[in-house]
This record gives sequence, structure tokens and C-alpha cells, in this order.
Amino acid sequence: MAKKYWLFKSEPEAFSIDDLAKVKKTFWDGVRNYQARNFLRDEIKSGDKVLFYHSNTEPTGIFGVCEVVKDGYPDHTAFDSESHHFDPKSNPQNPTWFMVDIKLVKKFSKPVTLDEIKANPKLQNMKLLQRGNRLSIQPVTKEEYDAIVASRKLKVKQ
DNA sequence: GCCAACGTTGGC
DNA sequence: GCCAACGTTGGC
Repeated sequence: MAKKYWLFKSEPEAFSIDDLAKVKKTFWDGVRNYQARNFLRDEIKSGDKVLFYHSNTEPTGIFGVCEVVKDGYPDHTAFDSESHHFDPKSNPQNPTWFMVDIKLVKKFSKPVTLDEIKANPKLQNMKLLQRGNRLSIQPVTKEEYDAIVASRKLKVKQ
């Protein structure tokens, strides 16, 4: 199956790219939106690439690249009444929520900021820029992914 | 901290 | 099944 590309959002206070750099690999738990759940359960596969986006920080933007290392499986934090992500409607026999595992591939030396994305003609159609978009898991085209990575490589050399 | 945009909930 | 109320997201 062809490799796909995604953007995962997180707030640095909840889980940052530096947290991921320390642990190398993590499970992406706590997604509680059905559209995002469907991506996690059905479409996001081992080997897919992920752009790691931080919201609610300064600057907001894409901070690095990750790779999916495990296909979708039930999000066990939904079963844990102690967890902030607990959801009594989900249970191990019939899980509502799913997650994947990702590992860090590269943290950018400088983030690709939201301003930079807005200014890049190749990235005008990104879901991220669409008004009112709050999906925390979004598909990204190969062209968009390549443009993000390429723009950062140029910046690094300057 | 504000607030617009959106998803979810629940009364009817 | 409609829709108002509410909670959350996320840029600013």
C-alpha cells in the first residue's frame, strides 16, 4: 500500500516534540473526535509519515517529522477511569477510540511556522489553513509534505 | 484571555 | 430529527 502523509496536532503543554525526542517512540492517545478516529483506525498505517504540529504556542507550526510504527489499535486510556481521556462509552470489547504509535524521525532546527505555511504558494490548500479547521489528525498530500520538508532543508543551509 | 467556529448533547 | 445550549479548539 502506498505511503500516506498526515499532520498531527498537539499542544506543547500536553505533549511536545521534545517529550517525543526523549522517549523516541510514543502512542498517540487521547483523540476523541470521530473523523480523526476513523483515520487512526482505518487509514494510518505503519510507514506513513507525520508532520508534528504544535498549536497554542509561539510560534505555532510544524516542529518536525515522525513515522508511524504501529497501525491503529484501541486507545486504552479511554478504559481507565483515572485517565483524563477516560470515556465510559468505550470498552475493550467494543472500543470507540483508537491510536497509533509514532517515532520521531527528525526535529526541525527551526519550526516551519504557520506564517511560513501561509506564505508558501504550494501550501495554500492545506487543511490546516482552512477556516475553522480543528481536526487534530489531518491528511496531507505528498506534494505538501515534500514542500514542508524541502523548505526546512533550504532554511537549514542558509 | 478573548472569541469565532465547530462538534456534541439533550430536550422536545 | 431539529436546534439551542454548551464545551472545546486554537489563532490572535
